[in-house]
Amino acid sequence: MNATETLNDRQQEAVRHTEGPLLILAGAGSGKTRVLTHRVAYLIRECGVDPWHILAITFTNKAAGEMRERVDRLVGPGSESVWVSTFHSMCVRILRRHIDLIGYDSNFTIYDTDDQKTLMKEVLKLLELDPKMFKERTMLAKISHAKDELVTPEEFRLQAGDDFGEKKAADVYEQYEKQMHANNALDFDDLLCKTVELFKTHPEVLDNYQERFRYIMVDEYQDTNTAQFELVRLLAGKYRNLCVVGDDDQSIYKFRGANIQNILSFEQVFPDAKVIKLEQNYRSTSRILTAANEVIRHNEGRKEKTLWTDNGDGEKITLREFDTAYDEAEYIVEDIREAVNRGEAAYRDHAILYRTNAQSRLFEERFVSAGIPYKIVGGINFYARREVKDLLAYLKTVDNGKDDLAVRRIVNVPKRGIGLTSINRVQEYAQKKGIGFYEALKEAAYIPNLGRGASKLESFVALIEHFKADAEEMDILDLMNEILEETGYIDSLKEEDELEAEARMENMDEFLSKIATYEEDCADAGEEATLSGFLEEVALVADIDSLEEDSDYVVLMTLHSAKGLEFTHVYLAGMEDGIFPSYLTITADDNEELEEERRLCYVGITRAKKELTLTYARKRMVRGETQYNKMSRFLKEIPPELLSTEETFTTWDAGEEEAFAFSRTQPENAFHKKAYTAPKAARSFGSKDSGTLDYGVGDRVSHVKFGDGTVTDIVKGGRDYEVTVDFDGYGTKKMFAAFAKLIKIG
DNA sequence: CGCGAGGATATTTTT
DNA sequence: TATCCTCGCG
Repeated sequence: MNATETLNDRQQEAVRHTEGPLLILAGAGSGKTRVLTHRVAYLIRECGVDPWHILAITFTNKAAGEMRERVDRLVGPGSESVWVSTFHSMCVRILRRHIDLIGYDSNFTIYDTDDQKTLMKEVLKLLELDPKMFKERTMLAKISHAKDELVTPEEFRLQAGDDFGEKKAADVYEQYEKQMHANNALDFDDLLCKTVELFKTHPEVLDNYQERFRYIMVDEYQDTNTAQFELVRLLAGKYRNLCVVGDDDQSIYKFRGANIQNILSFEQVFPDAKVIKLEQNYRSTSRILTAANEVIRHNEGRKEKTLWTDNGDGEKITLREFDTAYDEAEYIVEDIREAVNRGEAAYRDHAILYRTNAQSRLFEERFVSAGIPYKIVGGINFYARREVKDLLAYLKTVDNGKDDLAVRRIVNVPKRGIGLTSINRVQEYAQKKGIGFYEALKEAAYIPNLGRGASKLESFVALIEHFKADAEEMDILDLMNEILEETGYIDSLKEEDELEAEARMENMDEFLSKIATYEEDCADAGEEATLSGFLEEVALVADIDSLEEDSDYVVLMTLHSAKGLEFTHVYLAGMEDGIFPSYLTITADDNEELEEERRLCYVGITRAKKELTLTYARKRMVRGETQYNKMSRFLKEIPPELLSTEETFTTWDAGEEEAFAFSRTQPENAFHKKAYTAPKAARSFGSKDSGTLDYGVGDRVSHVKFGDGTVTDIVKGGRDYEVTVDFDGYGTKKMFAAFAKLIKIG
């Protein structure tokens, strides 16, 4: 069977052009993953290329996983030697092998954004900078940008010139690097730029990888930053078989350092590059596609292309205006419910997309009270939760004793009576002797002024050493359980706050099962499950990776997260000037930024296969205050004839160019104001209905742990009922009904 | 040293 | 509005 059978002419051309640089400009839904996977198959089957010589790079684990799967299916045995990976995990794998060449230990820790923040705070304090003038957020952004552009602290200083603030920033950058190095830690940006550094300073290592990766493919090329571009350029430097796939119209990560020039000037960098445009869209209806084309047409400086489809017109695009954001949420949830009840679609066919994560809350409330399964992608990362971070810090400490941040996080968690004073003493001592925090702890006996604190520190060290010994012979899961046991972590959580503990325990259970899954996966793959390996996998997961196609739920996420996905029915909510495009881009008066927002809009529209609903609210609460917004300027770029706007005509702003038809007849519904919200960590839906309690004040109830007691008070809290119970043996406790699972007795 | 109260602060997007 | 951080007290 021919690998190119089901491809159109353009796609086939892209598959068959295997030698030399190739730029594939692939519009939304034009089947670029199909092309990439078929190209891999073609290389192996028709050109006799050893799978070992092929590298495919994506941005997310999810994309990598999908590509892996499709390649496996298409190629069959032998495909496992193809290297399919994200930029970040590829770099980690390379660095684990060679990073000692540039002065780090191979068991380096990866710092997430939280860790970076903690470290930055220390740096700023150390340099005695005014926190009003130098905010850690801004400083981290500066450093991150510098790293994206491969600017070293030295170069940064040179560029700073005489500028006071920039000179200080250079100090911060330098100090930050120093501390990272001392902690044997790398941040996300480091993973890329240290790899580039490695390649540049060690040609023999580079040569090794150039020989291995003779055919390189990069997905979502429009999102690459300078460091990533350089990395790819180096790797492809010898054989020059570089195939990049991207769509400049979908470049939405400029804020993260993505350099749109990488795609716009690919032909300048590689003059012999072949350029192929994929313009046939297989995803959306013609109306949806026209809307997308019309919107994006307003951008300047793009590679001209026009998507077309033979999928047919499809339904009109629905546009709805609402008085408040509550009404908007209610309408969308109701709309989904009706569609599913009519048997026309499943929950999973629907996605709600919005500009900012904060907008998810209202939808979540509505979904919970409607009992509809949903999944929110993004927001607070699972691995950023306090309890999970604590456990991670223990594992990190055992794995890499140089990670000061991790050690300091847990030195007094659970409480061991080691206070700030002691910690500072140790810190001073460590600094004076130029050793790490944990090293200093080991020498607690020699640290002056510790007093009784010293013995506590010693027993902490003994505990960690004990775990380190355990780690030698136990698997990770056993080690983690041992740590939980010996530290009494769970009990300390319970003492702290009974009602929160329940949620935290659930998260810890999930964490434990992640460990188990990792060990199973390793066993399946015939690899050794290592602590470093697990920590690394954990550090590199993205929220989007958790999306499972086979479960049936409505998906909610930001427009950014939605890139690369498709849904039958897409709702774009919050289409208001000030929300989308965001307030900042409107006021910045920078056309570049507005164009990026427009691309985001283009991405959103093109996610829809059959139906698209655009909504906006005239009034919306944004961080505590009410905002009145006009409809998004992007809506006015969609030709009115594509839209269905319901019969009621109301031109609400005479100054607008187009008079759209709007419905003002939203049902007045009071109950949205007191919508029940799920307890924060419980992301499951509808299962616990605490809307009604079967006990009241004065009733006798029973609790699993505290036994019997009398209810003395019930308060309707923000999220749940807060129940106060006077327990016979334990005294008075306050708890949330959903977690306490009280049973009425007597 | 630990805890609670109250104030400041944030919200654009995330590998 | 919701979280985080600092400060002052016990």
